[in-house]
Amino acid sequence: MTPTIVRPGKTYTISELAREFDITPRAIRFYEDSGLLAPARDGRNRVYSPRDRTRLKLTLRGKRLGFSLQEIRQLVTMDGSVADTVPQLEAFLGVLAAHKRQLAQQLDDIRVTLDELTLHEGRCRELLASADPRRSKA
Amino acid sequence: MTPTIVRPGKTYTISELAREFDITPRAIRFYEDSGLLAPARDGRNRVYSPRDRTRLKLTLRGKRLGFSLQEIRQLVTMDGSVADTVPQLEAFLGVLAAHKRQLAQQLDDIRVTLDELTLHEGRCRELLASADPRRSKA
DNA sequence: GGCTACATTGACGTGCACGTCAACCCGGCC
DNA sequence: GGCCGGGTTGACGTGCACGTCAATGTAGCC
Repeated sequence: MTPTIVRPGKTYTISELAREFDITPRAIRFYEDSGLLAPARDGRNRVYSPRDRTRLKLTLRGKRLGFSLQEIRQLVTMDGSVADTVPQLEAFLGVLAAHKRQLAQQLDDIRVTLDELTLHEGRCRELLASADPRRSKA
Repeated sequence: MTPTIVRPGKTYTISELAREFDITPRAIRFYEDSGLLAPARDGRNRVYSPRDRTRLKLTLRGKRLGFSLQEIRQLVTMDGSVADTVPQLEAFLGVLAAHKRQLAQQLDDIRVTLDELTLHEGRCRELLASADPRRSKA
């Protein structure tokens, strides 16, 4: 059982990555059109490196957090070293701060929502228990 | 300075709520069409109670977490007491569990992303310092 | 050579969450 | 009466993130 070894020299096809991350090749190509990926080519075929794979992973994580593809591009492609003028760096710092604020807000939202969901769950279980007493300890 | 007192008897117009939550009346009406709100009417005009206001607040929090309006409706309207048959309750429990899993995942994503953003920030500040040495302690 | 499996590039369609605009009504005020 | 600032209901448009489908290419295998 080879647990997803990621040798640095490995390459991936588009459908391999699609399967691994449970998305469609179409989505991956769309991310490329959006400037998030830039895989090498073997003739016309796309060839993805481990670095490309990591970018895709970062992209999907950004998506789970509700970022737009454009925002994700800001964060993934501008690794700070791309911006070299002072105003650019300051602008990027602003973007980072804004995202941090948003994530902090989300963190709070999640805590509160998790608490509420747990409450709902409790009341739901009570109802179930009164409707079907024998599963009261399940 | 009256800090947004929320007397239980108060009512709100659509544009009051729109201003308070920084959204458009159009959005609020759309939420109503989606089954998330059901304000009273004064003639044709919508009249929002504090309960309606709370629902709207919950809706917006759900949105910040990336839930679709449909999912939010599931969570906000089905407060568990609406479902009364055993299969309905069990289904609802399943929905709750799924959402909890998703939120846990997001929680993790946020922690990691926040760390990375902080790293970016640090490198960005370094670059700024080397480009413009006098603001090294700003 | 022909089949299969996978890849490619368009081009158009789709679902969601609204934005925009027109046409209308209604209460208050001068 | 006329106007203004709100509110209302359609109806259509829009941006994003892909889905879907057609036409085509290409490598491997029998």
